[in-house]
Amino acid sequence: MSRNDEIATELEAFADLLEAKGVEYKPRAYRRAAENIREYPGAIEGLAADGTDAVGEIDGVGDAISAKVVEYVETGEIGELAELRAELPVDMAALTAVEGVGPKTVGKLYDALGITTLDELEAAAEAGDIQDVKGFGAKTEQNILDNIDFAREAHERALLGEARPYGEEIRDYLAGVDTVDRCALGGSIRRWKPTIGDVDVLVGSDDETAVVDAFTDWEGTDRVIEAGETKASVRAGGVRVDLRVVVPEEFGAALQYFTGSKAHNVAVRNRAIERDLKVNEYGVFDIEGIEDDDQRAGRLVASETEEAVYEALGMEWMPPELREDRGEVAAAAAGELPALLAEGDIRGDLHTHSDWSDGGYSVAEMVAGATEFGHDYIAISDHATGPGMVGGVGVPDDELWDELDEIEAVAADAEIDVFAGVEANIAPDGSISVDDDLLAALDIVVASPHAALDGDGTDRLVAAAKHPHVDVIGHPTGRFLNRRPGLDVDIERLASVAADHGTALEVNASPSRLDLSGSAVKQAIEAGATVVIDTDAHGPGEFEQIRYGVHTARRGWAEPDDVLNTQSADAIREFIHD
DNA sequence: GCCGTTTTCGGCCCGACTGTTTTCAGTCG
Repeated sequence: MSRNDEIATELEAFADLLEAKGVEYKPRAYRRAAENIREYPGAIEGLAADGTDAVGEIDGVGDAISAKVVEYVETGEIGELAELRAELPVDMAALTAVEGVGPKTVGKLYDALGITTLDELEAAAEAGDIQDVKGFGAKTEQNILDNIDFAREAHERALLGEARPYGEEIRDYLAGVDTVDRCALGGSIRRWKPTIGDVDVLVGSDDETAVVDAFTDWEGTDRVIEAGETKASVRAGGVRVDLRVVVPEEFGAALQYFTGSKAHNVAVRNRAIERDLKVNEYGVFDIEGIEDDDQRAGRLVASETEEAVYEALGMEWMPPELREDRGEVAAAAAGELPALLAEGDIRGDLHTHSDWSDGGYSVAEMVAGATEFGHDYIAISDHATGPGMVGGVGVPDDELWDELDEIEAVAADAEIDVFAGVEANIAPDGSISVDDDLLAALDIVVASPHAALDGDGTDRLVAAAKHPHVDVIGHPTGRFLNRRPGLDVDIERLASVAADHGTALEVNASPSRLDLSGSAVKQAIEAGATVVIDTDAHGPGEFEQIRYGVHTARRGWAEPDDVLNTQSADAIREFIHD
């Protein structure tokens, strides 16, 4: 857990405990602050050192929360949180992991039965004690028993690269059902978030019940969590899948609502309120002078398409990747949305591996694969020796000279441009452990961190970006999704140095990395840096993963001109020539 | 606790589903 994650988790614990006590509004404020701190690309610790004003620059963080963040960084504890924990000494995260159990339920069960852990919860349910508590009954008790084992397994979020193909399978099944008119993935999959909590599917149909039935009857369904008239949730293959069915005329409004993010929808609805409009999953309604609080009350302004919904609010339609409440609502209202990069804009891959290091295919096979994929050029950039290269993966300098000869020989016969490269390692002190003569002889040098991947890495990466032979900083933070958070990096400072020295910052498209992240890409571009989207492919089958990098860059508002490998091979040559 | 293109005070997104309730609270997204 990175330090930012750690602070965010503390604030979320604060929110849960306040909610358990029945406090209103504050929990939402703490959660919003926690989310923005978790997404913040730099090190909060650094801001905390500059005082509460610096921390308060983060959206949703005011005087009270910034003081608590500083207190936590300085003392390792938030006093008020410790008091709340003493009042309600429960394993909140474990207990609320049980489907249907939230903070208020945890609070009630602690007051009535003294339950603090999952084991105690299970024992109380088995003994039949829970149904005797006011507000609880036999069904609630049984649901807890049914869900407790699932909660015990630590469920990490699925990687986009795994969940997306799986979601498409479910979508295709539903699209084949007779009564289904329109069908789409929603939620975080549609926004291309790096990790996915659940799969959201939206269907437009005039026969809602038939669609819900088809969904719960799907062969992949392991257990039905709930099934109503218009929505249902199932557990399938360890993932939660949520279905929502609407009439075709309301598909656009539902898709907008169902795509999120939650923060984006809140911003959109607030904009609606300012205009005496109401937005929900059924449409945009003009409610001026209307007292009726029915969901479809008022004059219907838009509902059939997303474009119409946004237009009704005076906004341009925007790609789902932008819907994270990072300024897209104001930009759409001003007609100043970015013209985002598209998958088809990518013309080559500048970070790939062959069997000279840990790839599974020869240089010639990688070049042939890139040609078949449709690229105009490819760089072969095998691992050099150095920090993090264990088990003989890294290629020593004298062998890299031999590989250079082979790449040039393959290039001579290739239909596409082939660049001879290397992926060098950035040591903790920022140095590059490959001989300068070799670096100078190669076309392109990707330099990446592979060891000592914790703490603040800004100085280390800045030093590498200044190196005269380094062209690309590969997977800058070194994060591995669900496994390690990687380096904390002041992206603005790194990007500014990179821009000055003609060094590109990579968006590594590997589904387990997606590094830089979308929010970091946004900061990097705003600071003037060029980004490059690479697959880090270890075989020709991985070239298609470039799409995950493209959509990650789109999450960072990247336009074609911001991205090095939307350009021609000649333009690449010019960029890396120095 | 946060925030402001009416506000430095008075609001705070909206709805489905479930279970336990005779009208609502909690959870979830």
